[in-house]
Amino acid sequence: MGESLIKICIVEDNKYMREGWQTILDFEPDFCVLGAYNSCESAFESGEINRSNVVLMDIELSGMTGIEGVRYLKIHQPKINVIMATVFDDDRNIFDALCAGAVGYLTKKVSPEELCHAIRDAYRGGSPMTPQIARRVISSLHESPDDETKLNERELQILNQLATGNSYKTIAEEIFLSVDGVRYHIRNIYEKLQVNNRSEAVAKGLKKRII
Amino acid sequence: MGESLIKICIVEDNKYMREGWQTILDFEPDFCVLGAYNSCESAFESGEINRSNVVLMDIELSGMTGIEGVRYLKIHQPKINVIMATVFDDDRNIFDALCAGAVGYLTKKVSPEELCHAIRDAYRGGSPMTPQIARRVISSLHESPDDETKLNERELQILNQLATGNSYKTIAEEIFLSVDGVRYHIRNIYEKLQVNNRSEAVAKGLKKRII
DNA sequence: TGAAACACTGCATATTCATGCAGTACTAAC
DNA sequence: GTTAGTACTGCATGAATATGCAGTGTTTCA
Repeated sequence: MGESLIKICIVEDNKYMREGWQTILDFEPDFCVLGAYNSCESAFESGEINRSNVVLMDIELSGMTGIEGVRYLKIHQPKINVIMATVFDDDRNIFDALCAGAVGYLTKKVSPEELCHAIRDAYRGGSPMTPQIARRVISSLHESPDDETKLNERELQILNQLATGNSYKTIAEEIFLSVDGVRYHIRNIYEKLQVNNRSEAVAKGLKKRII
Repeated sequence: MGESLIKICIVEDNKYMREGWQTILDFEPDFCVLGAYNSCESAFESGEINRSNVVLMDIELSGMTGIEGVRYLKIHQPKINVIMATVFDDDRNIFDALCAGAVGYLTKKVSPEELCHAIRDAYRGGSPMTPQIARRVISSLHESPDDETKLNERELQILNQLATGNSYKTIAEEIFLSVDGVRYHIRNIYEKLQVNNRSEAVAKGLKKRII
């Protein structure tokens, strides 16, 4: 593993960027650029991409976008480490790309050194990204003590039961309460969560990560 | 901002580790260790912690655990950047800590240089963590093409409507279909998701990240 | 040309849910 | 010692949901 070449493919529609990257990467002794393509379609057609260890993928491509491309690759060649490269660093793009299967996310202003480091990092099982992007990803995990959505123990317990699909009757049996007792708490849950039915409550609970 | 000191607190129950860190950090010209405590309780009592920019928190503490500590801090002093330091690097701990509000996660085998770098990184809005931990976090975001839970466009559309709490009638109006047409798809969704009611379907859809 | 498979529509019925109103028991505060 | 709040129980009713069965029209494959 130590001496093996890292096989790389580049998918980027801007010719100058693409060739610039290729030149930089080819200069590294442990890198081998298998191919550089201007679209996902041409990259997938070539077949070279299937042999690569790391793919550097632009996000804004005509035809199949980079996000669609990474999703496709993730399904067909899950071992390939895709690094997204983009001029955009808005939350939506970052999340869509990472959720679709990218392991890292770089903005295009990275230096050649950072680029090379990121590729090695991705190859070795890391997740290269700028500290700012890392922070955004982490922030998305944080529990939101945002508003006054404070459910107590009993309510959380019941909301969890709601999410499992149990009927009021079953819930009542599970938690040793009357059906009307269950009802009582559910009314309160609905009010606190500002919803008026079961599935909306479950959706909100899951989105707010309180269950 | 450039010349300001980074104010740091350490919460770590192992005396040698705690003093070792303090010595390392005190040696840096841009760091100022406000206090070093052996428990969350003593740290919070002192009040110094409220003035700090970065807190280095052990995860395995007696009394209030590091995770409870970071959750408490996040609520009361949300601007403080907490870095979790631990000998454990299992998924459960990583996630609990990051979800509770930690911005970074280090294992205790970090070098002094890495530690200092991590603190500066956290202070500047980054999220210091080892590449392996970063990858685990990213992997958790990845869509799971795990099993045969393939809902088609229409079904996804309807499942999303279910999650908003709309009634069949409303959904039918929204997507220009008869109520029985909505019913038809919902039956199929239930079968594919192996559930038999609305909220269970919503819960499963959200957990599998397909909506 | 015929059989499936798919995407609906239509209807019937038992179950479950949402919600309003009334009452009890316990605790803490004034 | 009354008042207020919390945690229930109980009941009633209309609305929504789950599910079974019987169609129709279109596309696809043999």
